Amino acid sequence: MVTIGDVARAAGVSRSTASYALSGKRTISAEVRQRVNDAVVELGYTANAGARALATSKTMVIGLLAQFHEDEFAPAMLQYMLGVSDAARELGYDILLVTEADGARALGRITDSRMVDGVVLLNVAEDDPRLSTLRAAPQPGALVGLPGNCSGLDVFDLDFEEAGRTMVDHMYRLGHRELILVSQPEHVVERGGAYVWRLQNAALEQASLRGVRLHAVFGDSKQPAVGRLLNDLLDTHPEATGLLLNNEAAAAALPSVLHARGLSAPADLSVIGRYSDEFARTFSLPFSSIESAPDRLGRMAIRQLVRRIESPEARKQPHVVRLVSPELVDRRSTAAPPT
Amino acid sequence: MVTIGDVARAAGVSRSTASYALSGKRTISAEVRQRVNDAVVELGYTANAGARALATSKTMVIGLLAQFHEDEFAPAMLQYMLGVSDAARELGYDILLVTEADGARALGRITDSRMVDGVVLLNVAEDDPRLSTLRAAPQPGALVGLPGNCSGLDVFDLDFEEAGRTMVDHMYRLGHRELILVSQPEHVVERGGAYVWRLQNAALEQASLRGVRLHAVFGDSKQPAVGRLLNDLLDTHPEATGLLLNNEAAAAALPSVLHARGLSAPADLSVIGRYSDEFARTFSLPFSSIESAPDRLGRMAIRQLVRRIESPEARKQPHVVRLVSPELVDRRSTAAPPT
DNA sequence: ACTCTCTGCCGAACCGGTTCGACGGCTCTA
DNA sequence: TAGAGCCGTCGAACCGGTTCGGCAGAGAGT
Repeated sequence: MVTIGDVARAAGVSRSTASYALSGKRTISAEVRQRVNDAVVELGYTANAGARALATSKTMVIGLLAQFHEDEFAPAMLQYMLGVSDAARELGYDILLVTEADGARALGRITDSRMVDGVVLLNVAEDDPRLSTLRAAPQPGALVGLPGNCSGLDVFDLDFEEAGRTMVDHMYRLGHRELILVSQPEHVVERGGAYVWRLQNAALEQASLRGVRLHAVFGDSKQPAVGRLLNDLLDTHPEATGLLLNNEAAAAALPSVLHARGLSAPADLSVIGRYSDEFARTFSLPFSSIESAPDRLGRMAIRQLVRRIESPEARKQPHVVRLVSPELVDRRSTAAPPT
Repeated sequence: MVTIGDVARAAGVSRSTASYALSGKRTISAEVRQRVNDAVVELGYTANAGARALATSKTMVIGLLAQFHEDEFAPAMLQYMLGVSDAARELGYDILLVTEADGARALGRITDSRMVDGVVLLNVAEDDPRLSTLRAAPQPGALVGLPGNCSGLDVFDLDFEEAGRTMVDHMYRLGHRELILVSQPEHVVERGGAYVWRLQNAALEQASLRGVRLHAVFGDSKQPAVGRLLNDLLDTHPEATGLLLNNEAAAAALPSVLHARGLSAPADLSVIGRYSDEFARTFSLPFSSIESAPDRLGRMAIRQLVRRIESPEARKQPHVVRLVSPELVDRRSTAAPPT
């Protein structure tokens, strides 16, 4: 292994001079700087990450805690992961991926051992067991997903309540008066997936405010079951003219259900979902949707995290809870209800 | 930060004794060991990963290089990542996730700086630019995906040639004499996705051997296009009685296509795919398939990698290329062709 | 010519672990 | 009772960087 000592010797300077020449933290003559750089190239030197971490107390690594649950739609999680990973790399950080079932313990492990400079938690639940570990950790953290108690944490999430209201209002303005909302499975809610009931409750409230009938149900997360459910719902509520989907699996299943029933959107039924544009492209979903923007949330979380990591004064600033306003991507699947 | 010096002081011993008490690498009296352990608990000591890495030259981290391409079906990749991650954790290793577009450079970065003890490459192409970097690196590596030149590398992959033959033979034995094979998009092949033509060529060869007509086409990786393609194919080849899918998006799209045409498998058409059981469950695919076993491949790659990392003699052993035999998961979507 | 300042480099300490060699004290044996 | 051997512990060196304080020499000012 080639060390900075080898570089220094080759350049005929001391180790400290070589270090300063490379970091630029002190003035070094152009000539020496050149000799050091030449030696680096010639010897193929790269600084040892462990040694640097020890000396500087910075690892340039960010922990990414992903939680996978049987009853959630895994592909959606992937987009958050990629968003975080790409954003981190742009700022010079690598990603330590942790997928253990026991997230709290894993979090303690990587923070206590100083493997990471900071941490991003994905899929944060209402009462997430990882949060107490995070609060006790010396490194800053950022959440993607809104927990019940945000104190001392930077939180980023879609504003699901506004999303619920937006969905209802959008349909209401078009003239719809009876709607169906398909949420994620009830298991997700029971486990603390608060975003599900946040959207649902806000939608129900807004509906009653507007005098709209809203049938809210929990859908399955797997294909045959959720397809059957959609069929049942359309049978049970023939008067409903609009469908709201807060459930990726339902959105993916809907095209074939509509096709089978000889229906098309928006002529026979107006449809609006809540998923990412990337998701829509992968499955070619033709439905207008509230953009869930996983890459944007991941990027925001990383930016804030890196700010806290790198600036001592930023560490002491008040924590932020940013709920991004839902944006409606119009794919022309909503219109006035059929007369 | 609490160091091993703090622990030693609290236990009334020297730093080295504390270290030996914790590692067990030398005999330490039960009493002292107890005092050290008590101090660890009381002070909440965890060894600093950077310092340990510096001293031992081991990081207990494995690099995972994932490549995402626009025209591939991302959800499939996720399963490989999780397989690798879970297997690594079971053996005590953490995962450094690298998703950069320039995989070769990223690989050089993490190996040169000694951030990782070894590396797993996913989605390896026929002539993968990362391989030369890997061969030059001091750490061992393992591939998931079979490149053109395996010399000096441990390689794990599904035996796609045998998979192609198995698909054809399975259909042949049931009495089918005209089949359609839908592969991944041609872009994937052009980029070096050798598994696509490995399966396809083997299938074509086996078909001609058996006297079976096989129409092989490249399919799209997105939903509407691939759905249309499937429809076109069924129109163009009305005599075909069996469908072979080496394309996840096609498999996901097929149920609604069949439904729309009023067909069902296996009564009207026998169908066999190539994807993982996990994928089948997520999308509730009712088709028999060649199990692509991403978790098993990931686990094998990690096991071999860790063996090389931890045992000096294993480093010098000849490299292995393991192509796992395809296993057919029977979901009753194949039968004798309709008469 | 003398001091003062500034530039550019060096030596040494430090980060927090691990590991090697040595050493004191004890038991066992001759 | 002396010598050998073992057990348990300690001190010091080392891993490969970074950083602080100091110092030599050149140039400027009076």
